[in-house]
Formats: sequence, C-alpha cells, structure tokens
Amino acid sequence: MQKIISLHHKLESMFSHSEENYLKAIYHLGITSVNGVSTNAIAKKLSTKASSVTDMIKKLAEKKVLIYKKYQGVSLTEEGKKTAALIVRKHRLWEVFLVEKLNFNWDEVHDVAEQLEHIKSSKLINEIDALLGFPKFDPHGDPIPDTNGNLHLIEKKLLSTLQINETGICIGVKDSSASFLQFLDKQQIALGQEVEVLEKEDFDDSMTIKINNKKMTVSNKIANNLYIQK
Amino acid sequence: MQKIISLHHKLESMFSHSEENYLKAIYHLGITSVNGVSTNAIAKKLSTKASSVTDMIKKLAEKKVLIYKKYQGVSLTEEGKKTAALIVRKHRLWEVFLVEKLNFNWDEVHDVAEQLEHIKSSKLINEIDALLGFPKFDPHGDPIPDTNGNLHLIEKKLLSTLQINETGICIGVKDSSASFLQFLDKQQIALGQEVEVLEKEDFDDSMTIKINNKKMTVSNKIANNLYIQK
DNA sequence: AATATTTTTTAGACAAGACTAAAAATGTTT
DNA sequence: AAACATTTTTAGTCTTGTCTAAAAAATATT
Ligand SMILES: [Mn+2]
Ligand SMILES: [Mn+2]
Ligand SMILES: [Mn+2]
Ligand SMILES: [Mn+2]
Repeated sequence: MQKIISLHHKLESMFSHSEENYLKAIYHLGITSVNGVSTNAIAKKLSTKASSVTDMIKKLAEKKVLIYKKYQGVSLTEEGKKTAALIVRKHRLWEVFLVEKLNFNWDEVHDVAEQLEHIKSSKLINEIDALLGFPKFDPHGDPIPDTNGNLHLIEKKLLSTLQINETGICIGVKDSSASFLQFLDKQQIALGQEVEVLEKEDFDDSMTIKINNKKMTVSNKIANNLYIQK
Repeated sequence: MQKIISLHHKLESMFSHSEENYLKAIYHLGITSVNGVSTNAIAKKLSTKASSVTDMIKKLAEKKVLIYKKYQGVSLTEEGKKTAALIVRKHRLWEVFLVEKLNFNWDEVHDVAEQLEHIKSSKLINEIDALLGFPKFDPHGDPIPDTNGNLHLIEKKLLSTLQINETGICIGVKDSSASFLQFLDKQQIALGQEVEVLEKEDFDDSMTIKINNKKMTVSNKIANNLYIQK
C-alpha cells in the first residue's frame, strides 16, 4: 500500500511551483548551450539572485533531476528534461487554447500560461490537447512537446540571415514580448505569410522585404527576431 | 505612477493561494451560521490546526477582509465576501468547463477546480463564462456567483424532508464527494430528473421513490444529500 | 460557586524560498 | 606568475505558512 501511494504521487510530478520554474528555465537555457547552464544565467532568467539559485539547484540535484558540480554549472538529467518538457508542453497548449478558444491575442497569453502550466492533471492537459486537435505549434510558432516530452525541432532560420532574393514562410518569433508582437500586429505581419528579401543595407543591416504582398523596410532588430522556414 | 501601479495590483486580487483558501472556507462556513465562524470550524474544513488558523485570521483581519475579535470567531467584511465569492465563481465555472468541454465526469472535477480557482486573470474567467453560455449552476447544482460576486439562491429542500406523494425535480447534491456521485451514477440518478415520494419508512427513515421512471428505495443518508426543487 | 472540559490563543520552532554581505573559486590581464 | 575582475558559494537573516506544547479564556458540569 505504501508503495502504491508513493507511485501514484510520482505520476503527477512532485515538484513545487518554484522548482518547476527552475526546471523550465534550465531547460530553455540548456537547449542552446552545449556546456552546463551557469548559475548567473538562471538567476537572470528568473529575475532572482545567484545565491538563491545555488540553494535551489542543490535541492534539485538531490532530487536527481539535474547534475551539479560546484562552480561547474548544471545540466538536466533525462528525468529532469522530461519533467521540464512536460511543463513547456502545458504552457504552449494553454497558449493555443487561449488564442483559439478564448479570444486572446497572441501578446496576451504568456502571463496566464505561466500560471496555468503549473496545474497538475494529466487528464486536463490531454483533453485540452484533444479539444484543440493536437496542435504541433503554439501561437508564437514554438513546437509543443508530446506526452513523453519529446519535441521535433523544425528547420528554421532568422530573417536576418536570408540573402537577397531568398524567400520563405514566416513561422515563428524569437522574441515573444508583448511589445514585439504588438509591433508585428501593427505592421500586419503574421505567421504563415510568405517573405521575400528585396534589399539588404550594409550600413545598419536593415532589410527591405516583401511580406503579405507589401513592401516594407525592417530594422536588424526586427529581422533578428523573426523565424523563416525555407 | 506609484498610485496607478498599486491600483492595478488591486484589480487582480492580491491574495496568496493560502489566503484565498481561508477566505473561501470562511465564506462557505459563514453562509449557514448566523454568528461568527469559529477557529475550530475553519481548521477542520482546511485540515489544518487551530493555531495556524489564528495566525492567518489575524493577517486577514489586518487586510480588512474579515472582522476578528479574540475568542469571538470571524465574519467576512463586504470586501471579503466579494473576494471569496469570486473564487467560488471561478471554481464552479471551471467545473462546468471540465464537464461540458473536456469530458470530465462530475465526480472528477473538484480537485482540478481547486487548483484552477487560483488562476489570476479576469479576462480568462469571463471568456470561459462566455464560452459556456453564462451558466447559472455548476455540475453539482450549486449556483455560480456573477462578476460582482452576487449569487441568487434558489428555493430547494432535501429529499428527506418531502412527504409521501410530494414530487419535485432533483436539482443538486449536498455532499459532492466522489463516492456519493459515483453511487448516483450507478443508480442512474442525475440532476434534472423528476422525483416522487411513494413511501417513507419510520423505522430507518428510508424512502421509496420514483425517479427516472424507476421505483427504488433509498436510505436516509442518500435522501439527506439530494436537493429537490418543488 | 467551584471544578472540569473544550476552545482559542500564545510562544517557540521549523521548512521553503528568497535576500544581503562576505568568502572562495575561477577567469582574465598584465 | 601575480594582480585584478567576475562568478559562484557560504553564512546568516527574513517572510510565509505551518506545527507542537503550554497558557488563557470560554463553556459545561457538578
Ligand atoms: Mn509563453
Ligand atoms: Mn509561446
Ligand atoms: Mn467543487
Ligand atoms: Mn461543485
């Protein structure tokens, strides 16, 4: 009986709200870097202090979700990666739900999803998934991990890396801050639209593109935050 | 600027998860009792200790959501009542959502709703409300407070109080534990069905009723947990 | 009215998660 | 290699929410 109870509790993830936020942050930071994730990087991402991070990663290391050697940064174990991916799955599915079913704009969903991602119920998230027709991408073009935490990355490059005359489809944003998304709305740029590079300016790295059948010039900062599929 | 920020924070309720649970418990307990709600009653409802309750109600009294005099129990202020009612509103709307949109059975919704009721976003809950067509009752027949926290109580009595030959509609459950709800499912008793009292047994207060066009005998414990509208 | 019982509050402790300040380790220049 | 700068860890403190044990107040019983 003892065994069964502890097993049951293991199924629905036994991590606190705060622990989940750390796992998710380390997961996101770990995708890009090949080495361990540094204490400072985690602190910055979570807007907390490095000393708080040290405390927490010690605790998470004891729980076997990450590997920690003093002064060496951390990396998630397989269990840690899966746990984090399932939180990301929930975050992104909730974002789709908010946009598709509840009339949220794509710049309004993140903060609410930050809360909803911590709700513990596998039936809940799987039913949301089904209600939405098992979407593969969230409103910002980010891929949604499956029930096992696996996620198939798609080939994509930043608009800023395209050459003159290259074309592609706008499939995601790198920066999904409300201000950037609102800027895109104002310019009537949306995911799914075709893009063609017409000119590139060496001086400030701005580009002239054709998108949504309109010609426009975008700064390097913009081009650096739009993902294009070739 | 300072003013605006603090005003904004006031809009989306500045209570912790734990404070919200206390407010809701006191709200539920306060509906029945005309006097203040006792420390022990709160402790029992929240499965915590009386000393913890004393600590928390002092804090909530300072926040002006309840009135507390030592040894006299507590009662919610108007602000406290509204705050609590809006949490109850969220709980019940989420329950409807889970049943109507996500294929949850009425015995599966409570624990998930206990989590979802703490999500802070007025747009979220109002959109859920709209998606559901502004329901007035949750899956257990409990009324859903409106956006101002007002709730119109409906005339209802327990099945156990009906006399022989009286009829009515089954509109709610008093005990909404999973085991009771599962029992009702097994007996094919559901809300909305017509009930007629055929016999009452003095010895054990059991009743024979006609419900869903079937004759059946129910114990007093059952009859004491089913609400009937005349 | 005195005594016993129950309820409530106080006092002191603890765990989680955060912070500051200072020490230690690592990395970078000279 | 030594000095300087940065990163990370440690030590100690704080807040929130909980607990146990003991004291105080309110109720109930004799
Ligand atoms: Mn997001
Ligand atoms: Mn997203
Ligand atoms: Mn419920
Ligand atoms: Mn209910």
